[in-house]
Formats: sequence, C-alpha cells, structure tokens
Amino acid sequence: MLDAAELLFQAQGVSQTTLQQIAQQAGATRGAIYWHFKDKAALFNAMMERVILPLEAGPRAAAVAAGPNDDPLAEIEEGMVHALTLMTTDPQVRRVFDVATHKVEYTHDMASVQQRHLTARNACVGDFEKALRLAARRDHIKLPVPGDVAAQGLHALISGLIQNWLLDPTAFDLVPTGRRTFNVYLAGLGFPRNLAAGIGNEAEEVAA
Amino acid sequence: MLDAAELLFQAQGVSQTTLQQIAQQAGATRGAIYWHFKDKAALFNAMMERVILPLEAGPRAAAVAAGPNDDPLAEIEEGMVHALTLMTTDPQVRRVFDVATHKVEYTHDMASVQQRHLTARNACVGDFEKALRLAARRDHIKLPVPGDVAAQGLHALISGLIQNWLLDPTAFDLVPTGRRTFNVYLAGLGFPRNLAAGIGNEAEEVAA
DNA sequence: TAGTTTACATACATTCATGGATGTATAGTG
DNA sequence: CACTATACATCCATGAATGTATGTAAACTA
Repeated sequence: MLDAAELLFQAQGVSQTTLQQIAQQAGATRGAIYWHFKDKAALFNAMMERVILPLEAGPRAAAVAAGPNDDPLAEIEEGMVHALTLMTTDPQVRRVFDVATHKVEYTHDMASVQQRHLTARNACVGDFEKALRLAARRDHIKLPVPGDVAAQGLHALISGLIQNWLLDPTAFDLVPTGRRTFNVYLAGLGFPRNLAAGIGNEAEEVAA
Repeated sequence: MLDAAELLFQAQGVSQTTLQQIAQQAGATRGAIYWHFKDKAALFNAMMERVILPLEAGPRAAAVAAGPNDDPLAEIEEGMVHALTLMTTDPQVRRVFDVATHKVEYTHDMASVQQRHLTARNACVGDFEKALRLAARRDHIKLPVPGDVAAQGLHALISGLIQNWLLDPTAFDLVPTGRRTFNVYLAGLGFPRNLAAGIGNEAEEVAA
C-alpha cells in the first residue's frame, strides 16, 4: 500500500494522485485505505515516517555511542557520506526524498510534516555547530565565522547538494562531490583537510 | 490577476488553489482567466516568468558588460548578494521563489517549468566554473578539486541557503550568512578571502 | 454608423474525488 | 456453535473543479 503510494506520488505528485489509483496499484480498493488511514494526509505521513524514522535514528545513535572521544568532524563526514550513499543506492529513500522535496506542496494541512522537517533541520544544524566548535577547540583553531553561521552553511551545502542531485541525478556524482565539497568547506573554516578525498578508493587514506 | 495567483499559490499551494479563487481574488471571473491563459499551467508559467526573466537577465548582462578585465569572483559574489538581497527585500521575488520551491509539485505537466529550472541551474554552474577557473589562473593557485565539482558545491551552497531560509526566514539572516559562507567556501578552494565580510557595514572594506 | 474585435461574464455539461454507509468473508473467542 | 471484531469491498450521494459554449458591453475601425 505505502509502496504503491510512493511510486504514484513520485510519478504524479501527491495532490494529483487519487486514493483510487493507490488502491488499484496496491491491488485493493479505497475501502481498504480508509480502514488503515484516516485520510490521504495520514497515509502520506505514514509513508514518510517509515523511511525517515530509521534514517534519523541512525546517526543520532552513532553520535551518542561514539561519545566525546572520537573525532567530531569524522563523525559528521561519516554521517553525511552514509546519507548520500543511501540516497543513491536505496531506491525507497531516494523516492521518498524526491517526493518530499519536489512532489508535495507544503501548505497548512501539511503543517505537521513541515514542522517535523524544521525541527529535524534545526537538530542537524545544532549538531553541526557543536561538532565544529568541539573540533575547533581540539585543533586549537578559531573559527573564522560564528559557529552557527558555519553550521548553517554546512547544512545548506549538504541539503543543497541532495536537492540538486534529485532534480537531475545525472548532473553529477552525489557521494564524491559531497565528500570533496564538504572538505573544501571545512578547509575554508581552517581545519586541515585532505582535499583529494572523494576520488576513487578511500582505503589508502585509512591505511595511511 | 497574476498577483492574486501569487498570493493564493503561496498560501494554499498551486494544486489546491482553484481558478475560481484566483478570479475572485482578482475581482473577476474564471472566464477572464480562460481568455488570457490556456489553463492553470499557462498562468503559472506566466507568473514565474514575470519574476524570473528580469532576474536572470540582470547578472547575465552585468557579466557580459564587465568583460574579462574585472575580478570574476567579485562578480559572482556581487550577483549572489544581489539575489539574496532581492529575496529578502522584494516580497514578490520571495513569494514566487517560495511557491517554486515549496508550493508546487514538479510532475510531468510541469515538465517545462522543471526544464527551465534545470537549464538555468546548469548555466549558473557553468558560469561558476568558468569564473573559478579564471580566478584560479589569475591568482596563480591550483583548485584543490576539479572545477565542475567546485562549481557544483558553490551552487549547492547558495541554493541550499535560499531554500532553507525560505523554509523559515527567522532561522538566520540570509545575506550576511550567504556572504560569510560564500567566503568560507572560496577560502577552502584556496582563494585569499576576507572572512570578516558579512558583518555590519561593508564600506570600510571598500575603503580599505 | 455599421461592423468587428477585445475582454470579459454567465451558464452548462462532464468528470471525478471524497467520505460515508452498508454488505461480507474470515478469524478469533467464549 | 453463536458471537464479535477485523479487514476489507461495494455503492451512493455530494460537492467541486474543469473546460467549453454562449452572451455582451465597450472600444476600435472602415
């Protein structure tokens, strides 16, 4: 059912997809949908949460598990690469994000979705800021711009890459471009970075 | 008419706004709309082009007028600041971009709009790449990442900032944040940059 | 001034999505 | 075995948006 909705939402947009079509695609009738979900908005939310809840839980748990001993920038980079990789390899994640970014209208009735989006973003920016400050202190450097500005820029860079890539996945390779531009940005903040990263196999870096 | 559509599209989303509502808001009837536009999609396109055509023409003309003598990075920065400033000061520009990014579903019937968006983006990325290469040669530095990657990242940064700001204009100040993160990114590419830019009045920089 | 085009308004027919009401088969429970 | 809740399917009434066809006042033109 949710799979059918995903496919149709991506192909036709949310508002132009009827519950009838979803039911038909799922091999059922509208009655079944109305049994499981209050209305279309509830179905949409369920579809989103099915993908986003586990995706949000991942990095958060990792961050907590790692504790304050690890390298905060490496954690962020790892989380980003994980997200970008998922975006390119997991069709479901890609579909849902495509729907969320280009196939739905964020109006008052979708207010709950937009609110979730906003709080998730703020949490992400907050994590970035904390990590950047921590890393700056550790590396004995002073951030050339305020921490919140630096974090906001980093988030804009990553989310901008994702959105642009979804608009045309053939325009560039998401993961390597993400790696490299991420490192460019961090280098601009004053962190010593390996700007060759993102090209080919990374095993040598780990070995080195 | 187009003003009415702008307001309603932003408030309710494109698909949930009826031609009846637009007509009523404009103090007319649906007949008038069907006289001027083939259908809702045509009206939407007209609304977009009214804002985007002059906005695209600006930087292009400036770039051509400036010629190869000027500082290419300064041109890009100027164009960016101009766009960001317009976004925060011109309510119409802000509305239309809000609609285009969060209040419309990019499906097959909006294919022409998406195509325009894509070609505009590619042109922008192309300009960025050319400017970065030119500036790198002039400053006798070697870009630490391929030119197209650097350009793609720069574009993702700017467009990401705009999209995130539209999602919540109170989250951060668009223009100063844009300035500073822009310079952070360029510094990461190896260009010598004044990372204090974006805070308060810029007159002193010009004077210095 | 008669004719024609413009710029709408009005009226109508069609299509269609929604929500709710009702029917029904299946599985579980005492 | 009777009863009940689940998990649907089917049917219907309603409202609403669209597109088109037709009416019409004003302006322009010959």
